[in-house]
Amino acid sequence: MLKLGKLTDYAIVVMVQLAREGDNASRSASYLADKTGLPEPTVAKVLKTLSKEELVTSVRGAQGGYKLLRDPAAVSVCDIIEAIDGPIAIVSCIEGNNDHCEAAARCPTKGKWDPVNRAIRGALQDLTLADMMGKACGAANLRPGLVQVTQPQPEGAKA
Amino acid sequence: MLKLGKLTDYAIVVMVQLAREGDNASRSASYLADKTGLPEPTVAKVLKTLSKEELVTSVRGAQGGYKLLRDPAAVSVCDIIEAIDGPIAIVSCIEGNNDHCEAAARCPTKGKWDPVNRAIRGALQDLTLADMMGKACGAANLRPGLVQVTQPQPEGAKA
DNA sequence: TTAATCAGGACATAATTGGTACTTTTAAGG
DNA sequence: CCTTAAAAGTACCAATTATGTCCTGATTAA
Repeated sequence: MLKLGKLTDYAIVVMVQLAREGDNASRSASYLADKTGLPEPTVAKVLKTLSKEELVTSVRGAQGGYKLLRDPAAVSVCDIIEAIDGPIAIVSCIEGNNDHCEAAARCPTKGKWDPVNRAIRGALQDLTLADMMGKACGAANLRPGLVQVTQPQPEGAKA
Repeated sequence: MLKLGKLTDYAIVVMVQLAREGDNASRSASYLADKTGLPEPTVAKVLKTLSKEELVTSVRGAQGGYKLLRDPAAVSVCDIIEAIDGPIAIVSCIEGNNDHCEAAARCPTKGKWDPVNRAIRGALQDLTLADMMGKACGAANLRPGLVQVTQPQPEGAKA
């Protein structure tokens, strides 16, 4: 239903958590997993992608971890989505991509989608990580919006 | 990705075709399949859904078929997408839907998505079937945007 | 040197979607 | 009437894709 994947949602939650940490010290994947209540391997996977896309930096070795590369106000939700989910385009034939569409020349909807795609990207670009942080929400432990946490891990995770 | 399913793309193509027929006579699913180059069973399926969602009417029996229920200018792409794909919401927790999210009370992104969803819907609502018909595009035979068609049929569909 | 931690990729599984087929109902035409 | 065209409804299988896990190697602090 025109919705983004879970991993993308996770990525946003993880980024928010990272932003909340405030300082620019490295946080390990397992720490973030614990803090967010998300499964560790998944968080690790997401972080790997985010670092590849240069939204976070990684520090290897003991005491290493991840930290934000940019200011939360300078990271748009669009950036995060595109990092995980790939480019935003509700149909396959987009501006840069018209080549592979054999019917492009006669396509009745050709070019009609571009403004829509742009509008969507625009809306997503206007929303920054800082916006998503929700200063108003002081809760210590974060929960993803999408996931229904049933959390089968026996841990004394945060709280 | 964040893209809509093939069926949704098909639905739009079929609707465009229906709009192009001009008169308000019924067209059978197989006619429309032929005209668009899409597989018949799929077109039939899509039309069934569209009629259930009251975007087209159906006439049963011999000589029956489907026709548009509203003027092309009064049908938004949003309507079609929502008919096939369900409600537009890039994350599961949306305004009306917050109940099922157990973590809603502490969700750090709660309420932050609504403006985005609205922006997306808005963009999609602004685009009507009439816009998609592409008066500018005088090509006689239509091709779906997504599908790679391999089948050239000669017909004088008007423009 | 050892332990922590990221990197990268392979893989199994699950979920969703897409496509097909079959049966029933309805209406037109002979 | 009876036959035929066409939609409605339902159920099902297949294919693709997304998700989540694991393993092995590289890197660095203590």
